[in-house]
Amino acid sequence: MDWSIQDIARLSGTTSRTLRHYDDIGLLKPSRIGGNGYRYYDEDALARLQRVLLLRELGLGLPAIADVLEGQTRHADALLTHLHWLRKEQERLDRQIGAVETTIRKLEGGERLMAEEMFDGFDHTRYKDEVEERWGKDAYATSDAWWRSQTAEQKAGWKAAMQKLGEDWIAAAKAGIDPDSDEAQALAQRQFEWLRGIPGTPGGGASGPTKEYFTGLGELYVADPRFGANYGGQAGAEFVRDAMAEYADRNL
Amino acid sequence: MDWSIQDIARLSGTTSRTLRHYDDIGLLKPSRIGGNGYRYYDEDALARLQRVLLLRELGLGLPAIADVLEGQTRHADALLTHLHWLRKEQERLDRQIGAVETTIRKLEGGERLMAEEMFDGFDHTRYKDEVEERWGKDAYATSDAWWRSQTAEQKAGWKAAMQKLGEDWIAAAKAGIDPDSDEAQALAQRQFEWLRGIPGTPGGGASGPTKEYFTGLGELYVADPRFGANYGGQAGAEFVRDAMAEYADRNL
DNA sequence: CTTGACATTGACGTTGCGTCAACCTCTACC
DNA sequence: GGTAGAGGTTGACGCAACGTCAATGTCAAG
Repeated sequence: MDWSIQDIARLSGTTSRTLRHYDDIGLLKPSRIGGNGYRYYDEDALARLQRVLLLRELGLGLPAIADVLEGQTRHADALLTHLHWLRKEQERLDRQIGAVETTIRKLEGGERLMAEEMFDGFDHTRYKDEVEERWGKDAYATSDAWWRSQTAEQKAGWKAAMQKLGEDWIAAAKAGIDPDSDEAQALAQRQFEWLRGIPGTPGGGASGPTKEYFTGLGELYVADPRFGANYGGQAGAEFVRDAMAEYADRNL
Repeated sequence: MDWSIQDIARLSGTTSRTLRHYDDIGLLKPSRIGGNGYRYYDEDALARLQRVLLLRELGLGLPAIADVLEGQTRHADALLTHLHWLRKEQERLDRQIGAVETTIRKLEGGERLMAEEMFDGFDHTRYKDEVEERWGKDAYATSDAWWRSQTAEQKAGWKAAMQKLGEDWIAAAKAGIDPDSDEAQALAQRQFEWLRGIPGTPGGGASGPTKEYFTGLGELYVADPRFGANYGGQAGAEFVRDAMAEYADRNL
């Protein structure tokens, strides 16, 4: 007693294309192949298909299903592994939903997209979490509010200053000069002044950055490759860190 | 002032491959192409890339991002649509996680996979929800318990009876006989007896199915294509339904 | 001139089938 | 025996968003 491919498809609620696919990848072979090339399936094949479909509904991939059916993996193990997957996916979705909701609220409030407040190709809002973690939520909120209060012209000015400073850092790093040298220390001085221009942060305000903040920022450049990218790679970031540390030692 | 593809990749935290892909699909064109074929990007391109990456982090697809950037869709609209997507995905994951957890518990409890309790290539547990919705949770639970208590031999017997009955129904439907005819009514009688053999359901037990249950089952065959598939397609299911309704009218 | 870093254009692989396309085969009816 | 019509077969492309070779040209530095 056997059935054609369509019979099986209808019985199981799937399609003949799927069955031919399972045949192609060796997941479910027909029990018999007619002289005309037709595929025929018996009860055993049907039973196997049922198990495949059940595991598929649970979200397992076809290779994982094959492993289970071949007895190379126990059902419970495969499902536990899969469960971790699902939970991680769910967390990711949670976070993404939160981010999308926040963005929508901002748009509705008339705020411009954070991305437009780009800072020399370097969106300072991208590092919101790190900034908050290191310097507190107030620091980020104040800094963000200040930044948004600036005119486009002012922003352009900051941007240009930051960019020029970055280029000079990179040039200095490539030139292989010493972090203790006058040139490097002059750059650190400019970095210090630049930071002082941003009020509301631990580094902003008339008194300028504290020693701790300034050296910490240098460490950050090295620790985070995204920051380091702005300073000519790892070696460049290390050069910047050393120069900043030396400056802090001498002057703060 | 422009940058090479690697510069941009590092600044934005993505890869050159991605940038070339965005060029290929027209999402982000370089601002300039050198005589050597090299891609160069300026500040405007960088700004556009920032927006692309932000929307991508929120999970939007590249075509959707393109629509937003071309001004064909408002940010808020695109994000709201996307939010629905995300919520639906989350619900799906919730259900799947529940199903996987349940299955694992059953496996740990030593119960066999429901799929193995196959019913003529027709897993009666697949329709748990529908059954519960129509006939109550007790009905499903009792029926399920009864079914699991049967020996493999008994199950095979039921299976064969069900299969034979199904084949005869299909043959009758194809033969184009009348639902009121004696042959059709004899089949309905067999269906009635077969149902009576399953205690604990609204249709099982000495007294047999009620009129309501019996006609309702016929409707179910037509309404749900998965049931209908067992009876030779839509037309076949309608024939079965009519014959069952006539039987119920006459005898219940 | 050589070397190494960086650039280019293909083109395949990934996941699970849907969807043609071109071409047999079986069953039923006239 | 001819002709539909339903159903079967084997390719092969398409999808999402790039990762990953492969083969080859280009640029800056020693």
